[in-house]
Amino acid sequence: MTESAPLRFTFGREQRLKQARDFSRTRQEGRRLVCGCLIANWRVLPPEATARLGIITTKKLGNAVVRARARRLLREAFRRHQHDFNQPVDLVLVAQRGILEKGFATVERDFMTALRRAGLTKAV
RNA sequence: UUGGAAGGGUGGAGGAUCGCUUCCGGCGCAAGCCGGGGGAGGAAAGUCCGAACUCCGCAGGGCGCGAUGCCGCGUAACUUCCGCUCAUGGCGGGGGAUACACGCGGGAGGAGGGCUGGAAGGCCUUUCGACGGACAGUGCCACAGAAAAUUAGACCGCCAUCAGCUUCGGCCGGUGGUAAGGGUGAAAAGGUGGGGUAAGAGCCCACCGCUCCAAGAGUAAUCGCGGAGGCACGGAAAACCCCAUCGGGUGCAAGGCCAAAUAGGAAACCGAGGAGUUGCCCGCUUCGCGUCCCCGCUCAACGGGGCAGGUUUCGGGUAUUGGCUGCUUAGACAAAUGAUCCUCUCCGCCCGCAAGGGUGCAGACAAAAUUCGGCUUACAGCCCUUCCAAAAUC
RNA sequence: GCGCGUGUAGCUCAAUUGGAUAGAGUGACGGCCUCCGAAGCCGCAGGUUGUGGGUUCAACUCCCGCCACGCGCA
Repeated sequence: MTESAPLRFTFGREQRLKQARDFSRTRQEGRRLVCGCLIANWRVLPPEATARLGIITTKKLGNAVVRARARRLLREAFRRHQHDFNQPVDLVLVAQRGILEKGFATVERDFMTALRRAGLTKAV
């Protein structure tokens, strides 16, 4: 991707955390923040790296349908705002029970609040 | 018409933008980009059954283990043929095979209700229905009760007789007969009525029930006109068990292929036997053995110990073992099928006489993980069928 | 995905071959004791035996279906 091309809001495989060690490293070495319906763990990467996202939905949250919905909402929030980061990070989001009855707008607001408080957003 | 219960069906439609996944075509050295197509369910769920498929095993026999148990019909993936389609393992149709998974129907049987009858019983209806065997054997039936399962059982009672007492009404005791009555119990060893008798008793008779034979009906389970027998056979096998039939184990984390790496630890056993074979035994198959080292003795045999080897168990390992395949016209492996918005209808609630307006995430349950069939459980709203209740009308 | 196992008082466990009031410890509550508390002693309550059916005269126990929880696998 060059600088002149228009911004694209994709979410390919290289943007996902897959290995268990990546999750563990991010949660142990990175920083942590609780905000509304989610818990954010992040670890700063070198500037040339691509940001990656991992989502944890535990069995405490509910059945498979509920967990899948929480996962998709959080992923969509990341996808929409992946270019608002001021530096690349590995980000692990843990869904909390509060997400179940919320719509996308509320989840998105919580996500942005968390990013601002973490100091990861670009100046708008 | 309204409400409730049970069963069955259905489980929104169209579009825009941004994404995910997979296949096909094109472009590109490549990363990738462009165009087109496919992308959750009736239960995908629980993992409760059965089957396909997989690998291991399979001369055979005995013991054991598990499942199933009335009758008839039917059904899958699978296989085969034909047609359609640019093409495919696709779609449509026909034939064949398997299921002691299951579905439908029928029949014994149990329970409730109604009718009839003096009663026993009979008939109708609703519902349940894991439904071989209780003379093959072993055991169980608590408490209560005199007696609880095989010559059943005399507590009260009834009857006879003997002795005693008597206020002549009877009373008490012994012996014997008696299962009609009382009482206990879930159950008391056919029932009701009559005869009979000292009192009673299928002791005898009628009806009912039961057992056996049996015309006839039905594919069959089974029903049974009619006849015979005084009656033999309590319950429970969802106690052990017996009989019949079926079942080898294993489960896609099965299994196969490729590449990389040296991490490959510990314990026990094996010395002529080990391993495999369904849990065990026989037997069988296969690999091996008649000595590699040390000690006890000079050697051998025998005994003890050990190296290599083999087997088993434990441990480590998902933060190094990884990838492909199995695998699919949905086909993942931190696990796709989404987000935002518009329009239309469905339905609920609120406002309104009405037209209409507002509001609610199309609003329930619940998301594939080798495939297929079934069972069970969950389910908003709407539609259909049956039943029940209430109101209104005839 | 596949295969196993367990549910009894608040907690930890019993209950014989099916037999009647489901028992024990601990905890809770009340009382005694003490100036007060602890310990001790006495008393009392607490159970749809996870749940729904079935078999049986009778079910914690036997059988079947659900629910919840836990364990194992390469």
